[in-house]
Amino acid sequence: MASQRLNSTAASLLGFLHDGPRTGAALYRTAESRIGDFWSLTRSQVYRELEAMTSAGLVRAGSRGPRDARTFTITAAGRAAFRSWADLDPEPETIRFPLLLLVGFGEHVAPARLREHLAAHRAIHAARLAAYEAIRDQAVAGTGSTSAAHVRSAADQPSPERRPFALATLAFGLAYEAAVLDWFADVERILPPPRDSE
Amino acid sequence: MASQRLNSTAASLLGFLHDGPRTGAALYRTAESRIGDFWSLTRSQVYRELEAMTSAGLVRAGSRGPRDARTFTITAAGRAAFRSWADLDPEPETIRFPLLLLVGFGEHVAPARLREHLAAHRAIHAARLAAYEAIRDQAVAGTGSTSAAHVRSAADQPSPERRPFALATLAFGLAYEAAVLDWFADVERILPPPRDSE
DNA sequence: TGGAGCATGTAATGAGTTACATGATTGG
DNA sequence: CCAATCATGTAACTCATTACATGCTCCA
Repeated sequence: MASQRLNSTAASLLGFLHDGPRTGAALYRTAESRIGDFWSLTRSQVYRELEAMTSAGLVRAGSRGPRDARTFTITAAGRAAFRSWADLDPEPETIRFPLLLLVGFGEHVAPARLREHLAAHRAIHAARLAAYEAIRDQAVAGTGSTSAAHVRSAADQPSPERRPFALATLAFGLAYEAAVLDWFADVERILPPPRDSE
Repeated sequence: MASQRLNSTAASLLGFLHDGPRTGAALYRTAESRIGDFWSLTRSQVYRELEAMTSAGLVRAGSRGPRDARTFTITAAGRAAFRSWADLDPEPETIRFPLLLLVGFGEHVAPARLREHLAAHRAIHAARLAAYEAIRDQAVAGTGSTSAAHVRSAADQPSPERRPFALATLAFGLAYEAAVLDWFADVERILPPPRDSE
């Protein structure tokens, strides 16, 4: 009955519940800020997984509070389930990049429009890179709590215990965004240059 | 009735159908080889979308052949739908990277196991980078049809018309895999080194 | 004190995956 | 011509997103 392989979303919720009981909404907020950059999820998923894990005995639900809110607490079975999830080989990553589709079908797309799309997305990625750099710079500067725009709030600062792992995931964001920006430069070189009349 | 925003999977099928009528299985094969690296899909999705697009008048289904196979042909409405999809701002990409979850929850994962997972995935990405490099090298060498392992079959060579776009998407794969490999090196530096007893 | 805005949770729909059924092909 | 294998399509299920309902909170 116990273990059919936990999905990664559920496992993540269990991961957060190691830090103490939380309500669904709180878990959603935490997930967004701590893993949202490489694991998308929605509020509905959180509640669905909590419900399922309650039935499975991995978490225990408290009684209803203010807005029908319940706090969920991880059980011993929940900790065990998390551990066996962490022991399995992680699935390969999936990337779904609509802009690349557009480039791949470039022959059927108006060249000017394609360039507009590319420019817009380059700007987005430049901003994300800058945001990650700001977080990194703040992290290396110590706990100087000057909270700039796009920088995670002080409440989300990793504990000393967690810091190297948070830095490691941040490093991925930095490497990824830098690579994407390089790619935009590649594309400029590869694609046929605009013809005069456009 | 006509246009509620086409999803990207459906749009891609329309994209392929620009090259002529195709059967569901053929579309699936083409999709895997031409966009599979940045847009995952399954056979079931292909058939579902074709069914829906038939109802919507974007494609026309031929009569049943050999194994109940039907060929689908793009209609004028289908071309129009593809064009308006291509005109909309593409959605931001989504990445779901289970290995990063594991790193993010590193505090709760056995250090030795975490390193094993990292090593296994580094090998996968090294292989993917090598495969992309092989494709690139073959592409720049002209149509020399020495088909090595991991290299796309000659049937999938882009037409001259399509070549710059195929190179641009390939460039993404190269940039991405290189960045991931860099990141593995970062992680080595960031994470606490193994303690003697492990 | 009442109502505008927001936080929390739920329901309905859409997309994606896995597992299966059925019909061709091919080699002995 | 039969059996093993593979290609094609479908059905059942899981996961993900969007749109909604309801109830707090806080300020005019």
